[in-house]
Amino acid sequence: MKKDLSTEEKILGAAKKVFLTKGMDGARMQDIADEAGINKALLHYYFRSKDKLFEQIFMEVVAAFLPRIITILDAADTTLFQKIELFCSEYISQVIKTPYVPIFILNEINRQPKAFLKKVLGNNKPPMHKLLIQIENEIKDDVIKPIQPLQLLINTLSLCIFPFLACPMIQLIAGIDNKQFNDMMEKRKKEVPQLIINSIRK
Amino acid sequence: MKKDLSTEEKILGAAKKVFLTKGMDGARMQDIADEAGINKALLHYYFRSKDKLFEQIFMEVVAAFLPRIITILDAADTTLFQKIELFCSEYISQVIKTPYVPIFILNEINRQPKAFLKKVLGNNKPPMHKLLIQIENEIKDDVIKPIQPLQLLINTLSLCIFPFLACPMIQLIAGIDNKQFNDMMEKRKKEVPQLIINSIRK
DNA sequence: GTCTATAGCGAGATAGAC
DNA sequence: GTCTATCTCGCTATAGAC
Repeated sequence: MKKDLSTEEKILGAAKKVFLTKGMDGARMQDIADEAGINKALLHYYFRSKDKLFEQIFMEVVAAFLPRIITILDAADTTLFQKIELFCSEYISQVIKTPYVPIFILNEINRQPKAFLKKVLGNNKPPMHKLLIQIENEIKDDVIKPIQPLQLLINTLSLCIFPFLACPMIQLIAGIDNKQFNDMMEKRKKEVPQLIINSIRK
Repeated sequence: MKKDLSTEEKILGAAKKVFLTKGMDGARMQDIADEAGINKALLHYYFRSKDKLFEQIFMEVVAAFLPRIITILDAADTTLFQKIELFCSEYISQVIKTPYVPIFILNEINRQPKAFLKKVLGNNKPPMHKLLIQIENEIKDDVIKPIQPLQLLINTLSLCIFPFLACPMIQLIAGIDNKQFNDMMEKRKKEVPQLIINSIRK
């Protein structure tokens, strides 16, 4: 498998898989080497240390994830309702493909809140600021019912993200398998925006 | 601090604090010994191994948490609307006091889905089964709008649990501190049931 | 019961042959 | 670049004095 990939690519692929499922603390360099079909020494040859390797994987994962979301939510030319629909649909599609990403990022934020801040944001301002302003404006303009902008944002994120975080628990409670779970999430692409929009529509 | 507690109690308190914040993999026995104000050897004297100590803490945490929730949701003599209101209020109150519990339990489920099953459920049937039946019945009886029972359950859990999981992220986005976060969650005790109930009320 | 000292082992990291 | 062998260190766990 993956015999046509370069060693570096094999390592990155293996490291991503192991770090995503086991986290920084739970992952072993040996696990990654086994997954890549090479030995531990090569990992250090390419990436010097476990920390550096993790850092690279983490930045890759975040870079492939957050921008798409922030772009949707901070866009200047879409209405609030459009944003909610777009976000739910895009986010759920994305995470069905890479289900471990949310809990991976969440745990890293909890492990190192300040380091996370620096790594991900750099010198940029906190994300989603524009969105919160837009919500305030749409309330002022009587487009939607009054609601704390932050509460609306949290509701939307909750309904999209939490099911993936709790996936094993949900499968347990409902007695369903992975495919059935994904089918259910597909339905939520429509149902979540409906629920949210109905709650704020005038 | 805690000088009047028995050594065993000091260890359990320290272990709970360390395991909750760092997880099984991230916690060091030395961290726990320091937190308890004793040395590592005593930990093994009282609890034999790290695994055994973790197991005990985990079962304590789960035992203090799940039963309250399952009792509310599986009760025979309350209406669906009452259950939703009760659950949101109780759950949020509880977690404001012990904010690390949700992510702790979530990670443990992910680490060992099958072991978790055995540990927590034993020979009992999956929880919340009665609740799902009740939802089906209230739909048949035209009390609420048609909805997949599982989706309704997930919506409720999402809106209550996710904000705590994402607490550091939310504080970051909104630029608020811990107290402001808790105040916001207090408001959600009323707002979440309203949102949910409005979405299913005939 | 509580401590110090240390055994034993696993994991990250390096040396050096090929 | 890739491997085997090994070093080193930190962590769990134990031995043994008090």
